[in-house]
Amino acid sequence: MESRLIPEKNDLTDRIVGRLVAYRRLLMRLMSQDVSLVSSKAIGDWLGIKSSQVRKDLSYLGEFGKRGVGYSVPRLLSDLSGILSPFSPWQIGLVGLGHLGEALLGHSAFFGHNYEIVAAFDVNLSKVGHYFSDRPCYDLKDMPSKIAELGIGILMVTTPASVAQKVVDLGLTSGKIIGVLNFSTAKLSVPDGVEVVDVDITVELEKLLFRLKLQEQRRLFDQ
Amino acid sequence: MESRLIPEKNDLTDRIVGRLVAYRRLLMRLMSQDVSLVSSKAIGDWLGIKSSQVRKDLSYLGEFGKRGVGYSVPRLLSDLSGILSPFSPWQIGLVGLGHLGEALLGHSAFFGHNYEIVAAFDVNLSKVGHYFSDRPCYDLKDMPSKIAELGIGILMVTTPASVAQKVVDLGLTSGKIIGVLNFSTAKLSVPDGVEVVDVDITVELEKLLFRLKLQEQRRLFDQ
DNA sequence: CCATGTGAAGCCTTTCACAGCT
DNA sequence: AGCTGTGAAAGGCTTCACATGG
Repeated sequence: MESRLIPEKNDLTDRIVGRLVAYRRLLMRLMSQDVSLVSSKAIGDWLGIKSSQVRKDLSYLGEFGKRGVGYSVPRLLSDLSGILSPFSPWQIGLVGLGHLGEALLGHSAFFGHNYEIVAAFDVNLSKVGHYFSDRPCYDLKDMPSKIAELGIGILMVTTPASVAQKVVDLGLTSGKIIGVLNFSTAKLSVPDGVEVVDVDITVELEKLLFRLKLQEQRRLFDQ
Repeated sequence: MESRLIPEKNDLTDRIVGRLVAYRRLLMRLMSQDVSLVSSKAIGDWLGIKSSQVRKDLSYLGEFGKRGVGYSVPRLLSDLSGILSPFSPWQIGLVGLGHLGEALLGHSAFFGHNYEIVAAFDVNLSKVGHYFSDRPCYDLKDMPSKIAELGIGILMVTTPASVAQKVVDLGLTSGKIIGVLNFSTAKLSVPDGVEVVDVDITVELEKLLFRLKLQEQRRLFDQ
């Protein structure tokens, strides 16, 4: 859990970080099963990637393995956590308390880690003032002041696409927002220094459907 | 809407398909605003990518643009739809009616397109027999027979990771499942010929958090 | 003998730059 | 003159293969 500097270069790409998160998740499971040693091959097999990929990824962080032996599970876990954990916990605000918003509030990953959803915002006054999965819902109008009050630095946007830019602009007026996790299909524009990550469920589904269409076509015509 | 063959080669990668879906979404909006002509530059600016990327992507589908002019919105939209739409509609079954499952049932994208969630499955008997966003919830036990009965070919898995593999295995016994959209953090193993796409919300959040950590570090030490 | 760490190779994706059509 | 379509260059990512050390 000790938080340390990110080693050497800033050359840890999004892609690599995504895998590091998966490694950490696996290591936590192995840890709880009292496995103390693991090889890059074993990690790769669990996650469906090549062992060389695992070794390359881990080598960016330093030399954590023992040749001929493998990696110490507790050691590697604590090193990964050090890299991935923030310097101090993040407070997250969720904007748009529809079905998806409620689902994310109920998601166990967003309770009490190094990041936490601390409040929700909505325009629907029947929701304002009530609690959802133990988090208060405030009026969207009060968002800028509540962001400052609660130390929120990140917004999760689960509004319809048509209002996503508007709520983000409102949040940005607080001057405290540095990151946005965007679940809407809108392409957000934000000032330099604010990071946006898009999570587009329907695009993922359509990629799957297209792969299935290709399969079907192959079955019908090729071979 | 006319469904046609995927042109030339199967070299449309997941990545390209993801962008094609975004282009189609933008074109639908332009269409509704009676815009009839669009350039690769305009598309790129809307979506935050380079015009050369847009042209390269579209060139895989054929020569749809007019040099010196741009692309016809209705023409390009219908061509993209032809590529992306399935030969016949897909029926989707949702497994695991927790918060996320309910959110996805409520998601407008999963009503009445070329793909549609037609039923949900859960072990919780207080949900079985009831309707959620107009879709029936059946007992998980009955999943294999309902899959056959309803023509389901795709599963959306929104169960806890600990049971995800089990419910997929159960679904596969029907012999009808060819694709899985996996929202759990479990790594699923499936037979050849079954496609899996993982959607991992917490990994996306952690990628954002890591980018923010790097920024913070840069602010503190560099420059 | 086993598994890591890593330069180099191979593969894939994006961007450039310009010929070609309107 | 404007914008597409596209080889070629540049840039990234993954895999190989082997030297290195336990």
